[in-house]
Amino acid sequence: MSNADEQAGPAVAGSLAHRVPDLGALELLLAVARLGSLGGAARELGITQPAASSRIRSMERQLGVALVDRSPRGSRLTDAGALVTDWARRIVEAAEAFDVGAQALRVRRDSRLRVAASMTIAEYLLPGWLLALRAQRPDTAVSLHAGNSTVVAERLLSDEADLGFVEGLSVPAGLDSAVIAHDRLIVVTAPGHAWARRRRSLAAEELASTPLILREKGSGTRQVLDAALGGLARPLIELSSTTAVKAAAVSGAGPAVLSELAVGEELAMRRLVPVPVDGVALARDLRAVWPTGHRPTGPARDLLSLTRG
Amino acid sequence: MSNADEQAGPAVAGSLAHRVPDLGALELLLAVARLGSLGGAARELGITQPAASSRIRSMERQLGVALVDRSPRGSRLTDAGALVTDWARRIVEAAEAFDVGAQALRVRRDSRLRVAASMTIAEYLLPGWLLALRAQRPDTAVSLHAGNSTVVAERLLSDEADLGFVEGLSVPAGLDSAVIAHDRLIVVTAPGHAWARRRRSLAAEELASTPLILREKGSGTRQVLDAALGGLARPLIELSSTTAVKAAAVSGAGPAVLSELAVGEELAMRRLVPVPVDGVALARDLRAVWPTGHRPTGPARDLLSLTRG
DNA sequence: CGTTGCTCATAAACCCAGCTTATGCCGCCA
DNA sequence: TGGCGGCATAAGCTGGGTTTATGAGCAACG
Repeated sequence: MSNADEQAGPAVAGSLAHRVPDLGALELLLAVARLGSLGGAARELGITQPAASSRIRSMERQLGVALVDRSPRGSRLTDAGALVTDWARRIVEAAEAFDVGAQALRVRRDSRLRVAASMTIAEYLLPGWLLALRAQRPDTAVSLHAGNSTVVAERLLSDEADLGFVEGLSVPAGLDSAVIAHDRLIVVTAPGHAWARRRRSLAAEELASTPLILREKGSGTRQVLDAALGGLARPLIELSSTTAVKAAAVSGAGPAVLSELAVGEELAMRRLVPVPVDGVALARDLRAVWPTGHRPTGPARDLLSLTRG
Repeated sequence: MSNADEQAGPAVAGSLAHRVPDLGALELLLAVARLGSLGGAARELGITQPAASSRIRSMERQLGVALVDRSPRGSRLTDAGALVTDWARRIVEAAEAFDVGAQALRVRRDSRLRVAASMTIAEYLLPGWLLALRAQRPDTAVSLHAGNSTVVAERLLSDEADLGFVEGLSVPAGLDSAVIAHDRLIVVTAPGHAWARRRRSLAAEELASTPLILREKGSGTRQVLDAALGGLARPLIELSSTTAVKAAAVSGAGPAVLSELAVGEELAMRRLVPVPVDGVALARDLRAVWPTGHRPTGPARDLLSLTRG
């Protein structure tokens, strides 16, 4: 990934943080866009009008682009400002997901809903669910513990969690479950790789005989792949996080096998390209789980209902 | 949108910026994750080791979660730290898109590639393309001008742009084009709306007879919808940006019609739900355009090749 | 078994970005 | 013609993040 970073590195000196306004400034910009007034935005964020004025101005200086048209009776975005605001909104939304996730990680004993989830689900799906939950039940304090299926089962059975999410092939003993979504493993490579230009689907044997960038044995992803190939997957390297696998794949180290969930962004940005595969069962269910008989109620039920569809 | 924001508002006092570490801290965390060392990460970012140490520590204090396990021979992420790092990566990636877009907006006469694009494309697709372009041709300085089809055509024909992108139904006169992607308008509502629970597809007449949240007449989106319905679309309100339409829809003002591109995130987060529609031609092509005969070469060709697929 | 080299932590001094308070100008409307 | 809402400017303060300087833990090696 070091490679990838240097390769995609700054065309201009200074890190991202020096070229991108901070979250406070971006929130302010969104508020200005929404309210049509610097002062109004300032009030909403609990700062004074001169603070807002100066902050927007310094953001314009930093970006080298005029963002708002100021007039004695309000402020409107310029065309460039509208574009910048939309890009800013992406950052703020990612920050909201970060925020709601981080709050759930903080261990608090007053949590009304204790969730245990597998890594992939916690990483990619849970923040969205938690945002939705907060939108309709603002007072539900949620705590989150991430671990593999075994850990999730333990926490549920010892009443340390109210609701769990797992992505394995089977449901741990003692738990009831409901399928909430489907996931699929896909083979990906960097755009430069030979497989990236393939049109014909890859056969199972070909996949099994090629060294791949993989998660370590025992991870949910690896289990599914090994099962699908009959335990034959050949590792090029084994890494202990989805992230590390992605980074290696992006840097061109070789083909990797990853959850569809994990690579959405990379595919959209063309940092990775999918390789079609044939005759390999790479689909898997994502399930909500709870102790047998203890059908979720209250906050757990609320969250569960958000994960459907 | 004010509604939506308040409703989804902070469960804790202070704005996002107070609860989410700033970009510099997140970049630092990613570097620590990648390099396995605070000092190493510090060196990479051009700061000193104590600065990195203190910054990570204050991030941990802010989040109330231990992120890295420090040992005399390096630092590794904790489980929670791995999760936080993944969420952080999302923010940083959004910031990279922001950065590359903002740089392109800055008017510079030394740009080697001048792009003109419709709003929707500039908002949702171009940053990804520009990142990919920068990854493989780091020295290409790009400038971007956003406007509707007419503006794009003007800039190309007056040699103020080298390559254009439009989303209309027809190609402006004097331009050659290539279809680079397909888009589809979809009907969306807030999750609370009656249509959100519909299973049966909506018929064209039903859509035409219901007041909708729409872009203003003349926008690409509106043109496609009007054409598909035979000019019959009934506005509930008309707004001048995709963003405003989304905001209104999210806040529950009514059903909206928007590009698939524009609502991906909202659908994933369940802030909006799609309404199935039948017998209405809401698909449209996204095209790259250039002056007739002047087939793109050099940087323009590089960019064009990235947009395929 | 000390030396060297990597790691991280702590302390003190500094600097600047962003905040507030105070004030002024401009345009609209009663 | 006041009054009100909007934005800009100026001066002073504060705190977070930075640097430099130093110390301490663990590992490998002669």
